[in-house]
Amino acid sequence: MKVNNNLSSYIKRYIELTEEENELFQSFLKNTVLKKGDFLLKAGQTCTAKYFVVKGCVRLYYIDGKGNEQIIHFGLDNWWITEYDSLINKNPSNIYIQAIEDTLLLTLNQTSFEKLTLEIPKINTLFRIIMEKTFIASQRRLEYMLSYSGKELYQKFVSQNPEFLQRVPQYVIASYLGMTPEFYSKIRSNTI
Amino acid sequence: MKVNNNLSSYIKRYIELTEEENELFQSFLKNTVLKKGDFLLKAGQTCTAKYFVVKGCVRLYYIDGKGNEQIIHFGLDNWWITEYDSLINKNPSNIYIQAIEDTLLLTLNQTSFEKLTLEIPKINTLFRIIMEKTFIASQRRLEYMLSYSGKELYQKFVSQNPEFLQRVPQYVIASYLGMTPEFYSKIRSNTI
DNA sequence: GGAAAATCTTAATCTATTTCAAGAAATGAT
DNA sequence: ATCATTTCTTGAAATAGATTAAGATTTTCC
Repeated sequence: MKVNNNLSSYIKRYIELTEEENELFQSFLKNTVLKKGDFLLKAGQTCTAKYFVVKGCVRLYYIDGKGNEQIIHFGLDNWWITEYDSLINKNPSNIYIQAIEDTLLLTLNQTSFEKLTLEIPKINTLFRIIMEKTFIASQRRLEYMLSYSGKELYQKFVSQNPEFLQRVPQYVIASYLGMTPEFYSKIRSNTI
Repeated sequence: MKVNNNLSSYIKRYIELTEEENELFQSFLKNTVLKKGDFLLKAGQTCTAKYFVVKGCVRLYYIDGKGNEQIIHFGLDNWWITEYDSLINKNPSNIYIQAIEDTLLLTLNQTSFEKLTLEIPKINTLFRIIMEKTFIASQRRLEYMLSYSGKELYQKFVSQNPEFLQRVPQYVIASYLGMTPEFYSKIRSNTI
């Protein structure tokens, strides 16, 4: 069975698996192909897996009180994504996960994950590290939202994530940064 | 050696330890007493432990670009707190941890934690659950900040956290909610 | 290729919140 | 008890960003 090289490289950054362990690990993962616009998860559904983005881009969002889509996270190549609250607490999600472009993912469902951690306990360490990195990034983002103006947020986003600007619609980036598309447009054109 | 009953009850909610395992676990924890105003961590220091708040209250904050204290988190009784970025990445923290009132904590330093997880592997599960809950709470908070006005945030905070209002200075709550003390005051007096 | 839909831009006006200033009330130190 | 310090309140003015409206541009669908 052929292992995914992106995922193998990703794993090597955090834990050491033998070739056999890596093959065993990846045998639990299933390919999922999404077309642009397809959903991985919709509000009301219960999330049952973690996903590794091999290639493509997805967005995580919920609908706010005014009916607007509020982006909370993206998933680019080599990112693990899931909806933690729904996955862990087994409750229906309020979050949608949708492909922004054609996307290939590897799916690790929770049952497989639990079997895996019995067979390869080091997998716990890998996912603890992923969880830690996810939390730290989330904290950093909160600090940014609390400390910077809309314009400053835009400037930081652009310099730290140049790969997004061509691939993601501008109204989606605006939402992620916590501002309206009109305001985002003014910032970009320097009328603010 | 006498175990702490608060902590024993806390652990029971998530994992099952034998009496011996619980005693072994708690033998790794050291008492830390803070007076109101004392620091557990200051910016520039590297965080080296996790802390269980037995009794009291602490706040986590950083200094923003304008020299203001920006509260990012509280720690009340029965909460585990740490500064994850500094602890995990072993870099100097930008976060302060300071007692808002006289506080008793149990300190689990990282060296003890690593020894502990070899002796009681279930401890990994306990701290993974704590990490997951922390992350989910952080996501919920981000969603609130993105979706609600200052007034709405105040109303939700008051109804969900009545225990804070007497114990924490109002300028500290205002900062946590992402607003100025003056605005917080206006909301409270219904001039907004 | 053309029409429909989606995305983006711009300007005027409005709202939410900050800033500044001043003073009141509460708390802490002596 | 008194004074100093900290916390809280209030109002006016300013600022950051949202809303609304309209139209331009780009992308998608047939």
